[in-house]
Amino acid sequence: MAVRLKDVALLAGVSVKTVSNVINGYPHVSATTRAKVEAAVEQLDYRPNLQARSLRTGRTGVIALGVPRLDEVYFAEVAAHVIEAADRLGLTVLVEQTDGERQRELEVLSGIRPGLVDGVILSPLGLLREDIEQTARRTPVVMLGEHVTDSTVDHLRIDNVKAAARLTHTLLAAGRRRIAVVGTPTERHVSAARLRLAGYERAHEELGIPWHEELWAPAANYRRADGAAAIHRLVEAGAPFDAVFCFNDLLALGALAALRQHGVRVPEDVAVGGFDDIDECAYSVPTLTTVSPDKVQLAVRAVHTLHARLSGVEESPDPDVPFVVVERDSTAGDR
Amino acid sequence: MAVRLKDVALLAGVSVKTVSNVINGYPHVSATTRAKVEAAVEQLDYRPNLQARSLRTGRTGVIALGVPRLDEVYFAEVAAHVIEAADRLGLTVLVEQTDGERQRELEVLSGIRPGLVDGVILSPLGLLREDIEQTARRTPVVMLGEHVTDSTVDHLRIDNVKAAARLTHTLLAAGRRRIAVVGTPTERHVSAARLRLAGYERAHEELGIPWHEELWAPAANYRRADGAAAIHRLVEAGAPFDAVFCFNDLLALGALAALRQHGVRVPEDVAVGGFDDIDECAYSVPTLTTVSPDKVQLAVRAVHTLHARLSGVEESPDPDVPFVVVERDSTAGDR
DNA sequence: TTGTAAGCGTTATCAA
DNA sequence: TTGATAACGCTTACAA
Repeated sequence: MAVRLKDVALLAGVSVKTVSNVINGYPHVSATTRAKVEAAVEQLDYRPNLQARSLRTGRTGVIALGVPRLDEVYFAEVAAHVIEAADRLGLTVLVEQTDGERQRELEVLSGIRPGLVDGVILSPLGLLREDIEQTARRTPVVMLGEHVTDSTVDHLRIDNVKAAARLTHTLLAAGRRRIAVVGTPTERHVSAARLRLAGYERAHEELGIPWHEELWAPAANYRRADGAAAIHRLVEAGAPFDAVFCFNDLLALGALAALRQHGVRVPEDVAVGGFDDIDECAYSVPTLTTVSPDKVQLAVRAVHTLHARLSGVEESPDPDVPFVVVERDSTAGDR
Repeated sequence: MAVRLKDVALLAGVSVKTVSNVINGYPHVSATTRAKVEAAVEQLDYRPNLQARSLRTGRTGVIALGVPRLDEVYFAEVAAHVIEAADRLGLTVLVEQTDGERQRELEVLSGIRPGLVDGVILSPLGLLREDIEQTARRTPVVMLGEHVTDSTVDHLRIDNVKAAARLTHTLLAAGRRRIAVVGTPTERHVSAARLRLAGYERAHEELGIPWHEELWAPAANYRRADGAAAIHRLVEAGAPFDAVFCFNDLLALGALAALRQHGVRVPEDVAVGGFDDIDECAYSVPTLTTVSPDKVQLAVRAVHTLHARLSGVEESPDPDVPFVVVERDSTAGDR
């Protein structure tokens, strides 16, 4: 029922090979033959069967993107850019949600649909160091976000220590001296959380300012509700604080809501900073100061790096993606 | 290099067909043979080549999801649920972004990668009625969101007229009498916008309350910035209003920000309502009253409907997906 | 420049 | 219950 290469060849009065040549832009085809074939393709509305093609070539033109969840805005924004960049290179993107679980991340790495995917872009959360070394051999992989540095796998990320230190300095420069930390556990092997905490500590050390263990407010996850819960616990615990450093924007936005409920003014009483610069930061009350990674560059470079690998390029990319700290109302004014 | 069916057969000392039978759960296989084959599969870590399989069967287990953009939160939330539901049925989801453009929506319908996708779930914005009739023949399609009702294509949506009327009634019941409308153009053939406007008008008619042309504030698109811009224009035009009915939550959140800039209090001076119930509505200042469609049901039913079609079921689903109006602070208190 | 024919890894037909 | 063998639609040596 579907039109096949053979049908086109029959109509054009040439062999399948010739049709194939025309379709694949093989240069040594006479103009007249080409015209005949193209007419036949047009007339029959022929579309190559990609299954057959990739069975033959071993390439599919499909890449997988693995993120924790798409409804965490940051990942949706990154995914949007990845899909767009892939599209420009003629690649199609298959999206997998891992929930940040190690097992599911491993599945993405080893290819949910083996052979269906030429390569993988993964934003890992639960993966262990040894996992990465072991699995990433089969299909080319580009990791997004933080990562053990001695690995040979391509990865892209902002310098989290530096970014966290920069954000912390912003708070310290405004006279804040008791900066609470709302973040996810820092024990994981592959962990932006750990590095953000390190940056927080480094900034304090650089100015010789002490930080306080009791201002660590762990969050179970990276969502608004977790940020709000962390603040509630902190307020109830009674330790005073004049700023909150959050490991991402959703936590920070949840923190803003919780602080408001407790009658705490932001930024007058407490300043708040986050990470990711999701769209909402410019519209929250107050607007949110945050570390803004260049998401477009992150996505575009990830796709291009993968594409290069697929084309046999052996060169590893510079992992650094630029960022800036965008200062908004949540950190305005000195203490 | 890759392990093939043949290799397994060789090791197990049986034919390829037998291995294939075991893998596909064909019942008439002796226990001993099955065991032998399974051992060989295990030993070689055999994974079927899906390219070859789908070349043979004509099915890929991949479905496409077409949405305007993933960084519009509502679509990211729906996509998250679609991917999850598909996953449970063993389907993988390929995400396409259309930007709401007719041409790109057509491409999704006709299959970006023909043959790679068994079916399509599409949330159309720019599509015309005739497009739908013509293109949806090739691969099974489920449409998400509003849609011409006389079409034969499966579709799922909330009753937009009813939902809009319900939201408008909420505003009218609170004593609001000059309700501005922030929305996208209503001329499109496939248009939730038109129906939402119709619901707005119907609610007024039901109570014999007039509405005012000058309170129509068109937005170019469905984003925060568009909602803010619409409010700015409205305020500058000088026509008084005591409520804003927005075609989606992002517009409403943008409106909240703009109203705040103009020193207008919400809900005391102006009440605000939206559509979609994205996560942020529960955290904005004030929290946002909105039409909350059952997104999980929408996604799950879309996937199941498509799955049924792929299995040859001819039955069309009930297009209605339930919704509720969630009343929050942005409409609290009487005028 | 074009054609012939083999083969990618799987499933399906049929016979044993 | 199992096994040869022929497709599925395409690309690619190699030959013409």
